[in-house]
Amino acid sequence: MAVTVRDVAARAQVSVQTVSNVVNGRPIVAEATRQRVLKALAELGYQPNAIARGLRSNCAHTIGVVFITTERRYLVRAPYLNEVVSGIADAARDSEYELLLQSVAPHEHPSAVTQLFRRRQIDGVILTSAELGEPYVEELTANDVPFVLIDRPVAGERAACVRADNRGGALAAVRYLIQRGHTHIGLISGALNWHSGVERLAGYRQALAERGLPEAVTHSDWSREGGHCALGELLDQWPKLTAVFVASDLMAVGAMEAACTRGLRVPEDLALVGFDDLTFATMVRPPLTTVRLPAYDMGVEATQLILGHLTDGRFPQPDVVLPTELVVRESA
Amino acid sequence: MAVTVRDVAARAQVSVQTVSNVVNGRPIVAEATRQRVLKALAELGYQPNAIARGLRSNCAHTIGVVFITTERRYLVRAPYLNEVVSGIADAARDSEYELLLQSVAPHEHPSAVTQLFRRRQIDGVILTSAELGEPYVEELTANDVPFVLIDRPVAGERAACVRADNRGGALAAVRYLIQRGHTHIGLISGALNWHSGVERLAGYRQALAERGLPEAVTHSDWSREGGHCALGELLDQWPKLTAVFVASDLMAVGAMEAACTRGLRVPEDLALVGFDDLTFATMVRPPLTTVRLPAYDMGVEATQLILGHLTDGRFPQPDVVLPTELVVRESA
DNA sequence: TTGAAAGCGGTACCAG
DNA sequence: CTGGTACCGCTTTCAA
Repeated sequence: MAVTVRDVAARAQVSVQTVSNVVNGRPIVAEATRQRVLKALAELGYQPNAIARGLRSNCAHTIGVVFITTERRYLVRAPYLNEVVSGIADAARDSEYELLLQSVAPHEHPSAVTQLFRRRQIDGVILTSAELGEPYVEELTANDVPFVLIDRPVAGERAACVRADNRGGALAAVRYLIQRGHTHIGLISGALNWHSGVERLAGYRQALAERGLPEAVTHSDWSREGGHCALGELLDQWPKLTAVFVASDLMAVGAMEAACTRGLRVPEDLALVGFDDLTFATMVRPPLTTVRLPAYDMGVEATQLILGHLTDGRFPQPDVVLPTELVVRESA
Repeated sequence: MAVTVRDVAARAQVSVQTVSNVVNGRPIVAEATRQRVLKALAELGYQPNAIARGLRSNCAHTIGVVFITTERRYLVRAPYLNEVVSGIADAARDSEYELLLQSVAPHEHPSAVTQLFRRRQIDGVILTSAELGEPYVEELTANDVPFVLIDRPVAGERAACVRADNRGGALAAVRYLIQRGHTHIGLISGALNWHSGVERLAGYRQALAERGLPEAVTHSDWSREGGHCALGELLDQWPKLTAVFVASDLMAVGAMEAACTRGLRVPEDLALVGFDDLTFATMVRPPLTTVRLPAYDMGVEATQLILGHLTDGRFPQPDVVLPTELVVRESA
């Protein structure tokens, strides 16, 4: 049986209350008493029971990390999420908080996340992959659950957002292509029910508008296969394109493969720029010129935000935008 | 305030005990009573508080998922783990159990995991990345915590292991190279404090021994950079090598890059076979011939094992070995 | 079959 | 500053 406050109290000849005060570092204990309790604590190898503590204090020291998806193998299919999760795990590591991992289906029962919150007395939630129009966001707001959204702006006292400068990144990418002399530049866009999809499209448009260049856009689904198909559609419709900005590295790899299939050389016949800068961007040939998404840092930032909120009761900054950066390699 | 059993009991005009029985599906409640309670449950939107339940029943319905590592960005640097975690998340999804994510440093305080277990009343643990000689394993055994080890055999009533047939995979890879006519075959081995490192080395040795071929081994650290350096060392020491079996895809990519730097064509001048079959294996040029590690399935299997143990109180099979498979592409 | 009461292991509150 | 006691929400035990 585990050793409890009562065991410690008996050994140190004090009340359970005093033990609790010592354990929680409340500075209202006389030094002599404190030492006696500390000794008993060590001798018995006391470990506070977080469950019991959570029950009473209504704060279980747990952060929920929620993926919204129906897909199996989701972490494999959305590789940037690995980096986000890695950042969350690292940032939570030295905190008092534990991470509870959960994936829920979009539009499942909108209260699924809130239920999780209630049932496990979760203190705050980090929500990833929230498409626009996701009902969970409203649900969480309505239930007064503090949460941080990755890659989607949000309004509300108890909500914050961590995202990257997607528009700026896209802008830089397309400006770079223009600067390299391209005048017919296509876009393989991600799905537009994602905030980053919308923003990357906006950046592309802005860069073209600055020079009065024509648009050539296909929409795809973020996947490698999607990128492959999309390049075909794009070139069939606009054969004069000499460069394509692709809204994700995974799609860019697909597009690169499609270009190769068509006998096009990258970058000589077709310049390609991706977005994300995942590990494999340096593995493909030619190495992919892409926009670096600070996914790991987004995870770290999201965790610090929610942790800070749990301490201070508020978010100092409701919308954190991390910079992106064009990484020039050889594909454009 | 959340609605409790007492609220439900009051509304349904029964005792809290009866409500508890209904919620937990115990078949000792009269049908009429049950219906009344069910109605009250629905009307009030009752959600059982898992914390309180765990406190009383000493079973918090939580599985700990533990990474042993000091490295930051660990999920990024050990990409196969993403697949394992994805499998764990998917398998746990429809269970009653939640996943608690935690990373601990090797040789930190050996009782870190046990403490986590006690403090959060965790029911079972899935341990990944346990090097050989890891003290956590003993610690968990000594404390009677049920656990599943990924990729490391283990003894004990309350322990099980899920791993892949690393030796068989290596054997198949090297036999394939021999069959293709290679007689001077090198190995870039992973670190030997990993079970899979030892096994892949053993498979390589066995295949060579079958034909009386000479060995040529360098040890590396699983990383891309490590693979790059290792290929250099290998070729400097054994210039006649025409093929190299590389114990991980990440190292294989590094080796492929090193070969390219040396002006060697793959596979004409140097055949390369990897191990893992991660996503990027099909992205490099030439596409990597490799051994498929069923990492996702290992995560699923580990979860089912621990879940089964929590139900039955035992592991039906203490050492689950999943098959590996040679995937022939173009690098060999 | 149902109900009343006693905890699980902490923390909050109040009295001394 | 310290101790006693109620109580968080649920399950378990035992009696009716």
